[in-house]
Amino acid sequence: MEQKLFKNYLGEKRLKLTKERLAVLQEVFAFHGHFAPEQLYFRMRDSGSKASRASVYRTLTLLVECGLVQRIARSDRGNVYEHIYGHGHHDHLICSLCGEIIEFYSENLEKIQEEVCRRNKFRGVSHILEIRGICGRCKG
Amino acid sequence: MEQKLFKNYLGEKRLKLTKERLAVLQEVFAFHGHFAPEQLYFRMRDSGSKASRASVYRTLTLLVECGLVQRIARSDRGNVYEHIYGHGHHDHLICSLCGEIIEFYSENLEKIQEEVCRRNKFRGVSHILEIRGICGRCKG
DNA sequence: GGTTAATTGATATTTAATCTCAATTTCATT
DNA sequence: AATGAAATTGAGATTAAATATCAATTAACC
Repeated sequence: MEQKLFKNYLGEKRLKLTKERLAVLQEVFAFHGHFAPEQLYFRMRDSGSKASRASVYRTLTLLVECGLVQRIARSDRGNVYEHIYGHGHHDHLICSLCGEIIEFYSENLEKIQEEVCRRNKFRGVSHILEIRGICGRCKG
Repeated sequence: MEQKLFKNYLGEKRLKLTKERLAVLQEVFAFHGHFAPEQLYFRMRDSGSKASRASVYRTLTLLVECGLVQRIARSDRGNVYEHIYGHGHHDHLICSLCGEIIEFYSENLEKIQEEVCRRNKFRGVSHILEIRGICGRCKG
């Protein structure tokens, strides 16, 4: 299903569905969780599917463009992504102590953002909301 | 006033108020707007005050820790900061086409975030909300 | 003023991400 | 199935932000 969407997107843009792009897509959707591009690259090497580092980065950009993948944060150690398709949109609480990432979704939050955009004559496309603080476990 | 706060913070942590730290602080508050660490470094060189690149970065970290400065985004070209003291908290709309950054503040948004934290037994400390899209001017 | 621990700065290093370009592959068209 | 144009790949070079190193310096406390 993701493949179909990806293929459509590539078709519209007259881009090609290569083995490498397919391999990246599959690995991205085989794994459920947050990941960095480098992690993805090494996981692919381990699992035998082949795509160069350059292709991994390039394909990730495409997957974000077509809405299958989301960049959810920029940590000190690079970008963090997650796949979207099949999961609802959500935002993140990030614990500054243990690094845990908690997902949440708030309809109200989304509505207010739309309102903000409207007031500023802005066409919102995507957003990143990360709330940093201390998680319940670390608070003790 | 910022100086007083900064001095207090350093005192508490048994850190020293050096010429360099002071110079960074002053430059940060002399300029109203968003800036990258590199910009700050070069602006300081131009204006004659001296601090090494390393000190600029190190001092920025301190200023964020003590709440005088906020990291508001991580662009592809590095982090973006702004000073806080004297300005209310706010979030940002970022135009993907021209790069313009529009500030906004929504009380409701803040309240909902508090609610989200409460529900997740999370103690929120700070947050970054950047809404990306197309600004009114670029929409045409 | 002396002592101690923190700080500085020039430079090297790290690391993510992008760029280069010849060789290869896809895909629409025969 | 063969062809050809245009897109894509990949190994390695490159870029750029940010951090680490460490001897020399400096602030803060007595």
